[in-house]
Amino acid sequence: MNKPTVHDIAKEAGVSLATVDRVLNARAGVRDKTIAKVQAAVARLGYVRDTYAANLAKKRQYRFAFVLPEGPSQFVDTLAAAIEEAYASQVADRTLIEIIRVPLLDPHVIVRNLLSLQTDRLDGVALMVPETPQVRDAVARLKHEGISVVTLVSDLPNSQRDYFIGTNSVAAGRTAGLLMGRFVRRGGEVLVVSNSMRSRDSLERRLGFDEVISFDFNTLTTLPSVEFFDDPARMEGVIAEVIARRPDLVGVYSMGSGNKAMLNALRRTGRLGDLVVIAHELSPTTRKALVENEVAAVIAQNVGHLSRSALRVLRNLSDNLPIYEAQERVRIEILVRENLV
Amino acid sequence: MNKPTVHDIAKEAGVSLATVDRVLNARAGVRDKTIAKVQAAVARLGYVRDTYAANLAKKRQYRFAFVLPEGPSQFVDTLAAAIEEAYASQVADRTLIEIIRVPLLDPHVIVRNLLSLQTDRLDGVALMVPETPQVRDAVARLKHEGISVVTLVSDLPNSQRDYFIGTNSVAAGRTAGLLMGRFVRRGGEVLVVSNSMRSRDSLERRLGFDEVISFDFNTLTTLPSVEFFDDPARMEGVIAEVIARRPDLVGVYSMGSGNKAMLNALRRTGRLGDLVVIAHELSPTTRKALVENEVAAVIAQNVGHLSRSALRVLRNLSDNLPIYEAQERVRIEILVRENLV
DNA sequence: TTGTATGCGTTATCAT
DNA sequence: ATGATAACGCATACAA
Repeated sequence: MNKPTVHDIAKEAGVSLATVDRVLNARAGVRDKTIAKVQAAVARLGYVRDTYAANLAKKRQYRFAFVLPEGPSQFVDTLAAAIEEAYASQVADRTLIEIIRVPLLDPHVIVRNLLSLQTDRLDGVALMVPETPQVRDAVARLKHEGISVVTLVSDLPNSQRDYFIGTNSVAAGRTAGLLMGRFVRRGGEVLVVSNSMRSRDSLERRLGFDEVISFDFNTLTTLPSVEFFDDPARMEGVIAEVIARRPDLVGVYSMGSGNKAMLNALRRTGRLGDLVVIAHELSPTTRKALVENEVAAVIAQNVGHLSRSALRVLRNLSDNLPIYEAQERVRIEILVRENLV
Repeated sequence: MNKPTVHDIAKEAGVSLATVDRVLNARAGVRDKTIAKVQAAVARLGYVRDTYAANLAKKRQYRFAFVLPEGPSQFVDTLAAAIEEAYASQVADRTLIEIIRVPLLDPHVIVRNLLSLQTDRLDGVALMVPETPQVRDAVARLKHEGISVVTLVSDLPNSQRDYFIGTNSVAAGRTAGLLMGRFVRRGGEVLVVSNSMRSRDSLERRLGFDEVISFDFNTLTTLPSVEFFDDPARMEGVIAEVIARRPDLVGVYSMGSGNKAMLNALRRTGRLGDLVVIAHELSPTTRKALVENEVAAVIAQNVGHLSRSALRVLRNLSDNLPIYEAQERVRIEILVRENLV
């Protein structure tokens, strides 16, 4: 048999099309008894709405904004490119998107940007911003204005965001720890470098990494995190110093951006070949380093998946539709030289 | 501005709706000059067809069949479940699917099943069957009848299939080889077990595995493949024998199904803890073994992705729409204890 | 060769 | 409180 339509429901319930629509969309002005009749018919026939037909009739347009960090980051650049690509493809039918890059230096600037979003012309936003109380308030404000909010890549756990699309940072750190422990051929020290430990992501990755190293690989010791605050020169200096002073160094865990500078610094010490390097995020830099055996493994999240997921989730949230969790779960990918696509 | 519709094109070109439709769908009976006018208007306004509206008007129904191997295989079972799930979800709007399990023992039975497909009631098929000349002929026949054919998981490279959805087996084998080489802590021998080496997949995985081991890890030696033809007893016997005779054994590469029997056999020898075991495909068995540190890594393909991909590709093929390659590329996933979802 | 009119499943406007 | 009817963007049977 064919899928039942609103017409079938109307006939079955003995009411008009308009009434069926009122009930289906929970509009006011229908007697309880009539509502019950319609709902019974819906249940009996197993009606499910054809979203596309509905969107056609509504001339539905989804309008979303993506708020991403500004500044030099290959990861954010590839993410932005992936969003553009998903948008350009058929995946993004009936949707309009806008990508906004905000400087991260000052939390107030972020909030100002969030609050300047034209909420009357927007159905949803995807946010990739650091966690601060002000940002959480801004999320509350956006939700109050009735727009859907998803966090992308890094979560805002105690905010009112509707959904998080990204990976669990502790698990990502644990994965890095496991690989480091298994790859390294002798006991020794592991250097952990990060652009900044102020972000929740970095802290969580570090936590997971340390958990696994200390619990499962007790011949390894992790050194305190080295931060370099977007300053390649600083990174080079610190790395040169650590290498010189720590003959027992066997591995380097690079927790975030700045892989290019890190690798340059390591190359200059001439010790790169002896060290197990594990980094985050696939970029031209890390890809090349994998191929050339300079980096042993890269922990990544697929930016294509992230973007398509964000679009699907935002659309479903806008329509109050359920989210197909299995499809939206972002996996912690392990990339080595041989499985690069 | 709003997206242009067929009405806009008609107005712009000074023709009727029907003529626009004829041109857009390349139907006969339009003067070259008129065709040109319409195409110019299409180009000028940047028209792109609304597939959903088109499908609505056509009452389009996609009818697909999935042909999968019969017999005990956790992988095929989870794949079938994933197909059912994708089907049940909104992903499969306007589509009807049918899953057919065929016994693999006799190639003729497979072909008989393929040829008995009601091609007049079918828009496409997804095939996961071993490669034989007869199967290739059957694919040609299906194509001749005008239905779309995709291969799933294992390819039929010299057939007329429209698309392959799955991973490169050589690369998967290479990935396993790289992990084996890096995980193993001393030189020695590696056992390779497979249900059967008659399939292209097994051969290719073995090839990739050996390439990497011999080229990059010359302290390791791979032993000849051990086949067990769905016979757990046989597997146990062989494994016990190898373990007894090969004190230098440091790793086991399980290339396909039968992981449960393989692990049982290894457990019984009491040597499981010393060996690096790498297996294929995530199942309750391999998942548990990962968690318990019995298996070091699992090479997998995401069955959810495989099924959704197959559905999307089959739909696009049926509509002569382009395929969004980036989204359909199936990654070779590396799963360890810490990144299991 | 080209145009008109109608319908797909849903929503929305206007009556009743 | 309920119903008739016209859209939405596209396809198609039937006329011209």
